Amino acid sequence: MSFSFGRELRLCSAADFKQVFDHTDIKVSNRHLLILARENNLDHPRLGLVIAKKNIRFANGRNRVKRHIRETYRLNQDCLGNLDIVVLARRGLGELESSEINKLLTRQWSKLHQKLGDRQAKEQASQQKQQLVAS
RNA sequence: CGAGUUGGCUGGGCAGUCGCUGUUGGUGAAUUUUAAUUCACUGGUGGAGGAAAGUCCGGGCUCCAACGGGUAGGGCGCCAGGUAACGCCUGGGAGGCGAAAGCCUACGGAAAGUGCAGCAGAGAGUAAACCGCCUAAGUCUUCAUUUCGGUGAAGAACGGUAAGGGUGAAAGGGUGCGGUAAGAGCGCACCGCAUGACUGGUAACAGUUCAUGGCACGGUAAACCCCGCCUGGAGCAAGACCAAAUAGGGAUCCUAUAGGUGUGACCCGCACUGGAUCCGGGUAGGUUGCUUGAGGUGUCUGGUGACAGGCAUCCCAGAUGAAUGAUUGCCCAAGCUUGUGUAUGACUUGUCAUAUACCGGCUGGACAGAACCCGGCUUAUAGGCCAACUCGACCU
Repeated sequence: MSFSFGRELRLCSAADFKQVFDHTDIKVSNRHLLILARENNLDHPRLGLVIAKKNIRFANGRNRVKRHIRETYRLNQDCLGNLDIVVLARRGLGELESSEINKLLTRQWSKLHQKLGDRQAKEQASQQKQQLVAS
């Protein structure tokens, strides 16, 4: 169990972001935010944030939202396998109370975890099928 | 104690747990050349603001060959001082507001020129007769009178008049007396105004001062304009460097002292250079700039003050897909509230209203986030604290 949040757990270049946008495997969406994710070749998840000035006007609010996303990500990272994740803020997220944001995010992370589990199960099933066919 | 004015300070605190980031020490590992670099673990120690914001001014710094001259454009505008500089600040003057403390002012020139002014009103810029007042002098008519020259009265036109009414934001000094046909700075006195002297003040400017002038010169310059002063442009995505990749091209056309580029206001000057079009290739990433500075704190000296100088002492964020956080508990400020007590007022004489104290419960932090750095301005801001001053009430 790890709660650290170092540089290797973030998306740090435009190329990484582009990978996620172009080949999205999993999508989790909500009225206030949108999460895109894609499996990577590492043994840990990576997080990137897209908080547009258009959607949250003041720098103060943007910082607040980013901190909450990072914090909840940090606490839930063990559930997230080896995904590259990009979180996009939508309009209205800045108006929510801090506790509401936290609740919302925890829910979204668990949803993402579920979808990842489904996907992996599916893959395993198909692999088994292939093996069966091959044998 | 209440009402107010001005200036300044503060912008929740403590502890635990889990994190982010700068720096520094230790241990281990890897690479190579002593040592350095990178990574991991671990200990210490820093880590948003008064506005970090708006990007409205002024600087530093960097580049544009150097920033040279001129024009245009832009900015500023009472005086003196402060400052690296400013459109900022301080002190003073003038005008306006307030009972006062105090506050506000885009505050040069309208006697160089041009322009502009709705409605109302007769007239709005070398003033103007709508109502009103007057009809003296000169003219005409009628009547009376006559010594036949005139004289008197009434009326009329021509005309005079800015005192009164009316219009308007504004009608070309005000009040009084004289004067007059009625009036009028027409004359005089006082007040105001203008010009010149004198006095005070560095100056803006001021004056129970003197002289002169009957008074001219309406407003508007955040309208053009004139006068004085200031001003080259772009910005840290400035700029410099490292490693790596690609290229050191191809085709067509034009040309010989002009053209182009620098040059992003224009001209001159200067510097560099064959040029134009199309095709192809190509700018991913990292380091630096990057925080020691017109610096902070304390104290002394000079100055009314802004501020300046001396001495001592301190080092106080440097992120870059962008750190400075999350959560739990307690405390403090504040708000709401059940209950209890006290005081005052009202009356339906035990209820209601207001103020205040205590115990408990609940809620619970304003505006807002560095991005090269400073000095200002402007705007946002829950509250809390301090000082000085003004006015009012009460007590001594």
